[in-house]
Amino acid sequence: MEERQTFQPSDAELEILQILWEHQPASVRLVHEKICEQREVGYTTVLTVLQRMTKKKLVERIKEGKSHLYRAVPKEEQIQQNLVQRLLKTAYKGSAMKLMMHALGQEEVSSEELDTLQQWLENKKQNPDG
Amino acid sequence: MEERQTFQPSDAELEILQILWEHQPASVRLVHEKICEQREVGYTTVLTVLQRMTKKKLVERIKEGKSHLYRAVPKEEQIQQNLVQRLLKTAYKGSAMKLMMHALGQEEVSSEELDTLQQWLENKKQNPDG
DNA sequence: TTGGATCTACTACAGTTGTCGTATATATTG
DNA sequence: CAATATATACGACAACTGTAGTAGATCCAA
Repeated sequence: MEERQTFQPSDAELEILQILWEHQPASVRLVHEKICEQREVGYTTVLTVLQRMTKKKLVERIKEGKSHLYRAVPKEEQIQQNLVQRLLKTAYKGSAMKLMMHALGQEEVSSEELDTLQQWLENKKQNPDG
Repeated sequence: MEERQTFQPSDAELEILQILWEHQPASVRLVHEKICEQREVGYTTVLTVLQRMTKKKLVERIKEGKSHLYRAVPKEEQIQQNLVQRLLKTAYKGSAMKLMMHALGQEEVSSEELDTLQQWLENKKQNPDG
């Protein structure tokens, strides 16, 4: 429906990207194995998704002997930010506060993490560009 | 692909839910008008989406004379939490901290809001439940 | 009463997604 | 070399999505 350079991977695509970010150039086989640690899925299914992702330039493919290795094109942070931004606009009417409270609220957050966040906030207040 | 009682509205559906949450029982016409304040879309398009949502029980329909009024079934908070949780798991490997920093980082957040958050954090540290 | 304005019900259609199966090419190994 | 294992390329499919057209029912105003 819309063309966006703003990467918006589907669920299956994001699942694969996650694996790639962690095991950079990876074969279909490896990606498949990693996914299968979580859920059952066919080898060709993974292959197909990777082929589509290649077409969309979500991944790049490197020839390696008889097979190929894949590498994620977008950076993890980039995708994360896209997704958060999107969620913020579409579901939270821009209220980052509320989003954060939900994120914090439903997860167990250690007091260490809370400290980290507080420090970060402190820093942000003094140095707003960040 | 999957059946989920965990409401996962599509973009168009979420757009409509947002309007309903703000103008509870609303006619197709009203929803259509509201959407058109943002972007062009046909009346029947909105109608169709609403009909599908009715089938999925995302909205309920009340007869009102010759036409109908619609009401969102899930609560706004419920959907928001579903979406955040999903994002957290699929894109952030569960790291609420990182998600929050992204949410805060890319939006302009007033120092007032930062204060609010700090207070909230303070409170959370002393009273971790809730 | 007749013609537009409103509504709803249906149908359609193309693009995306998640899933695979099949065919084919290439390797490896008895 | 034949059988088996590996990979890739394609084609298929059904469900979901976004979008909209058309037909038929109703109601109001001239």
